[in-house]
Amino acid sequence: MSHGFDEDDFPDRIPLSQQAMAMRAAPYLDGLNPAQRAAVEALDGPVLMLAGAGTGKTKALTTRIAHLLNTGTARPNEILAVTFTNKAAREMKLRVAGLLGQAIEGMPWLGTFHSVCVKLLRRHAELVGLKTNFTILDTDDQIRLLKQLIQAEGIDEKRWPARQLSHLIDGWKNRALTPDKVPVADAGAFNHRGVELYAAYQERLKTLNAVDFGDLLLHVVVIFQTHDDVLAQYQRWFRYILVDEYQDTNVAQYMWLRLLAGGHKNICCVGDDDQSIYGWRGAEVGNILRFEKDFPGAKVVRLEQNYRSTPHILAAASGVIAENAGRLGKELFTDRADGEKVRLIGHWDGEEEARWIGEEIEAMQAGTRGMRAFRLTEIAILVRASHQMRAFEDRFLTIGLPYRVIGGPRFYERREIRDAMAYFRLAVSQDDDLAFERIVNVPKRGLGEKAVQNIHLAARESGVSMLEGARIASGEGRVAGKGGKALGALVAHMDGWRAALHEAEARKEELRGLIGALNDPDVIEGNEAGADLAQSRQKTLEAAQKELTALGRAHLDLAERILEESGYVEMWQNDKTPEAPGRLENLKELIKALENFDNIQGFLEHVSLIMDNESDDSEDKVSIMTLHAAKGLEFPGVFLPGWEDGLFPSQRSMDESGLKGLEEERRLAYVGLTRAEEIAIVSFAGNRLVFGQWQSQMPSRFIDEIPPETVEVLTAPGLYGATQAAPKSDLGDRASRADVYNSPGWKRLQARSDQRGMSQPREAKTMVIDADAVSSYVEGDRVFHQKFGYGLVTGIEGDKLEIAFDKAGLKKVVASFVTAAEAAGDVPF
DNA sequence: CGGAACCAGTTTTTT
DNA sequence: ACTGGTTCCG
Repeated sequence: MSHGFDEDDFPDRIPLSQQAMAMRAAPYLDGLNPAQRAAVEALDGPVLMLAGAGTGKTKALTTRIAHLLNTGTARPNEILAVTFTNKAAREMKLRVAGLLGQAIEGMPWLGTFHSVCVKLLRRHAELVGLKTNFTILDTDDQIRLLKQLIQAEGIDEKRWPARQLSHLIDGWKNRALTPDKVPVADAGAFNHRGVELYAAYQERLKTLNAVDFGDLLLHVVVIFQTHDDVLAQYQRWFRYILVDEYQDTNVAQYMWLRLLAGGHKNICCVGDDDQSIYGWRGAEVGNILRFEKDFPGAKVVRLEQNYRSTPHILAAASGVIAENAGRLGKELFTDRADGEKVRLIGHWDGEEEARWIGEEIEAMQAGTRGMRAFRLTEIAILVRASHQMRAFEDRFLTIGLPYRVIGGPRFYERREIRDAMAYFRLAVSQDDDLAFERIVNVPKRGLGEKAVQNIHLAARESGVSMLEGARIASGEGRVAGKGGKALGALVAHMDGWRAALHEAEARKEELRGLIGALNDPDVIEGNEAGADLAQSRQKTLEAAQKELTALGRAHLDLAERILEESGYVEMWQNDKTPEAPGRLENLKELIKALENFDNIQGFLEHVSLIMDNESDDSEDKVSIMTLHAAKGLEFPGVFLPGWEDGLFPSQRSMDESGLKGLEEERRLAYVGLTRAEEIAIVSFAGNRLVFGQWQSQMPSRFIDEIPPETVEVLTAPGLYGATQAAPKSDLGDRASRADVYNSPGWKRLQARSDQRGMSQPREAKTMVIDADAVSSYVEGDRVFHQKFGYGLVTGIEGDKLEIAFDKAGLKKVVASFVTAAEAAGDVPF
């Protein structure tokens, strides 16, 4: 079984020859500005690249790698380049290859912090008491485990939830604190049991031969700290280190980097202190602020020329971020000519805001907003918190505006995917007790708490895994009635799956051996017996290869078989909730994802670290995402709704982290504004439904911080006496834009926006009925909607249907967004 | 054991 | 408002 590392990644060092050092032509340097070029060419020693938003950071970073390789300064496997996301790593790989005009073979050490750590940890697992095939638990497993521990300690779960403990432990791990290193100041945490539980948790993980995400870094740091020889080896191997998004590193990552760079100090950190927005999950802006102290003599390069945004947008963002103290300081500038100012508009409530943005997008799409026509993919709505997305989704579904939510619940975190994965995990390694516990009663097999306890007991008595315990308990009739029978069946199925798995693998191995032998020239050559024999060999070879290819799909069949035989698919087929069809769809997708791997083992190995769900961006859709998810992206048109004190800046951040929290929120505002290339539209609502309660909102303090001369204040249609909905193609509404921003009353207007009615009354909305659109539905049809679930058509207006949804109530929805219920429910597997 | 009723927590997120 | 979890009852 592959454990994800390859000894070729750690070659012995051969001294570079003089010839290799000779500089080759470097055309890639020509496209750089002086700052970027300086950052690229300073190959040796510590370098801090302070790269403002849109200043060509990735370009500089990837060119630097290309330059290291092209000049022969380093070979691919001598460069350690770490990112935070798989996406960033992927892009870097691609772009380096593009620069060099060839696929770089190798770069085995370009990856996320976590993926690099997995590789290192697999290689040295025994140094921290693990086996090389340890499993990686995700947050769900982690919480499950902690819950068990809390229960075992007899602590009231209600008052001391496992989730809270997991955050506490994650926090310690982020700070590279093993249980014995937790400071006394934290001793009182979690009812004075926190440290003790942390220690118990780490013990339990060791027993399970498992690690959580935090451990990946922590263990490696511990190994480096306690084994000088191991550290020295990697210090020699990784001759050049590059770090992306350095402002997001936590203490553990910081220590990890410092340890590795300790010898040669050839470390290049790229980041932007103004875009540090992950403090709440342990990122330390201090790391980047302190760089020059940590690495005396460091070369600091500032990338300040912005290639993304118009001057107004840039000035607005700069004005806001200037309010923060303790910055390293950058002055972004651009060559671009004047473009649109940042637009600002207030609305009555969140729903109205969503409605206005919907109309505005349609107008932008049509090119009737005094600007060019935009494609929907060029437009993004960036929100502070994901719950804000719903208003937009609801609205866009109603008007039939295609949209895509970026981020959302990640594929591999969905229940059905995790359940399926647990079945796979158990089939692959029978001693995965966590997986067993997850699926033992999913689907319902009549195996409740009592039964699981009995199984646990049986396993304990014999010192075997839960699955073996289940075999014993079932064999001895220790689980009563229906459940006992079902348990026996489960164990039998599991045996069958495992046998199939091993059989396929063994056969593959055999075939590979056969093919290898047949291809071996020593065996074939020099055989006087003639062409006949050679021909028969050729035939055998072809047959073997054909079978091997066929076996390449064996694991797909097996995965499908597991989900079928376990009754898991059936469970969702019988499920009447609106999510069920989607879940079946996801299961099919999971099987499809297996195609990219040779076997289930390989799939499980990689999947635990890959959490991004790639959605195809081929269709023309508006993007909706959080500000956090937007970091690193750019769009010609950006809507920034919900700029209200309490929501943005978020009350929670300010309560929990005070001024630090506020400054992080401000950086978030900076990130949001700097995503925009041509137009940024900031909006706020006077009233908002928060946790089911209407709240009166004050415009965000950040609005006051945008320099007035960069802003154009829009007045929502309907204000100042207008009662008709704004004609979409009418430039006349520009006339109602008032330069009230400078007036003394502006702030008061903001404060009273809730009383004044900042936008049209909702009754004034116009219903556009498209007579040409003929719906294929009739009243009484049962339909399915991706978001609202099943419902009954109760009315038809043009291309819109009025539908009484079982769960979501009465809604008007564009017909193309629903499918006939029979079709949707009938998801073949 | 499974469904109904009740209750609490929830805003940012990658691996 | 909504979801997920727990508890109570048949």
